[in-house]
Amino acid sequence: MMTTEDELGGSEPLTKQDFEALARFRFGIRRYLRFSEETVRRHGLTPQHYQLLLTLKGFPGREWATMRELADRLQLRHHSVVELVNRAQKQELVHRAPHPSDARAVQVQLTANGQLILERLSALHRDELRRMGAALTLPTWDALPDNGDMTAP
Amino acid sequence: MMTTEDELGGSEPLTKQDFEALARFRFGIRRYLRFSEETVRRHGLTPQHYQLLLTLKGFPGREWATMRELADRLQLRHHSVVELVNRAQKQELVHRAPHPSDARAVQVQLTANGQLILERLSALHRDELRRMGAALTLPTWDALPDNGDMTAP
DNA sequence: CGCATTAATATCGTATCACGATACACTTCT
DNA sequence: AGAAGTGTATCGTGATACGATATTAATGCG
Repeated sequence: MMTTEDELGGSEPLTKQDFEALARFRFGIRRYLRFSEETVRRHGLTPQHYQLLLTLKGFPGREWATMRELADRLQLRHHSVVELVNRAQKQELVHRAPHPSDARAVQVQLTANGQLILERLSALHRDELRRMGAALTLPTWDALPDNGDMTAP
Repeated sequence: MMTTEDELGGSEPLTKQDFEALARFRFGIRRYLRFSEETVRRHGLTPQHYQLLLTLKGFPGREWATMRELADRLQLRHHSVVELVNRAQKQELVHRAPHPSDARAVQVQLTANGQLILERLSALHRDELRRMGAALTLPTWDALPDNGDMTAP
């Protein structure tokens, strides 16, 4: 009865450490996104553009996606994705190709230029992620049992 | 020209898996932030407000912060923090208190109401983080494999 | 085949919000 | 007293996602 392992669903009041962990993680995300923004802007891209390119190149199994798929992975309205793709296309980062099996859909693909820039930027991001490591790992309460100890690290 | 790419750290060209890992991680962040936004808005807060409250409650060692400290942890101009705090104060989420040792500074503190809302929201966030687990763990390249192999796909 | 559904496109206006620029008041420190 | 730091105040700007709405075209189901 001690180990309330069934606390999935959220019930236990959070401890000071919980709040600190939550805040620290969020801070990590902020800093990472901040780094990302500054980096990509230095290369002439907006954060949205970079994430678009990355989503294409990093799509499981292939290297292109439809508008709808992009809307899902970018967490945007498919409608906003069109605008984003238009902007990216103007900069020759991506281009549209007809979808082989569904003529309604389009394949959004990387241009050679987009590919090149993405590779550079992604390497920098990979390095930064390595560097940030601890700051971005989520709190260790994944399977955290009850803990009466309050020694701070 | 300007980008003769041999920036430090980055060296190995990224593999398809690297891109997928990078994209997956970013997707995880997006989804988490999306969840966060919808959740806090359902409770009448903006994402910025929630992060402000969380930063206060989760500040290492105490439960308040100065404008300048907030600017650091929120990655904002101290100037923008004032606006944010003003908005939050109008909703009685935070309040200002004189700083004990430095009369120039202020202590931004949680109100009882802000405290209450934050606790609810944070519990939900903790649960979601548990749930997302894998989707938010960063790629396993933490320890760089000493591998000079460059078998091209 | 006909019709509902889905995908993409197109426009227009709206809202949010961080930011730059600037100025001012007050405090602390040297 | 003067310099530097902290907070406050205001105005305008830029970026961009979104809602609402409409259109076109293709798919697929009954």
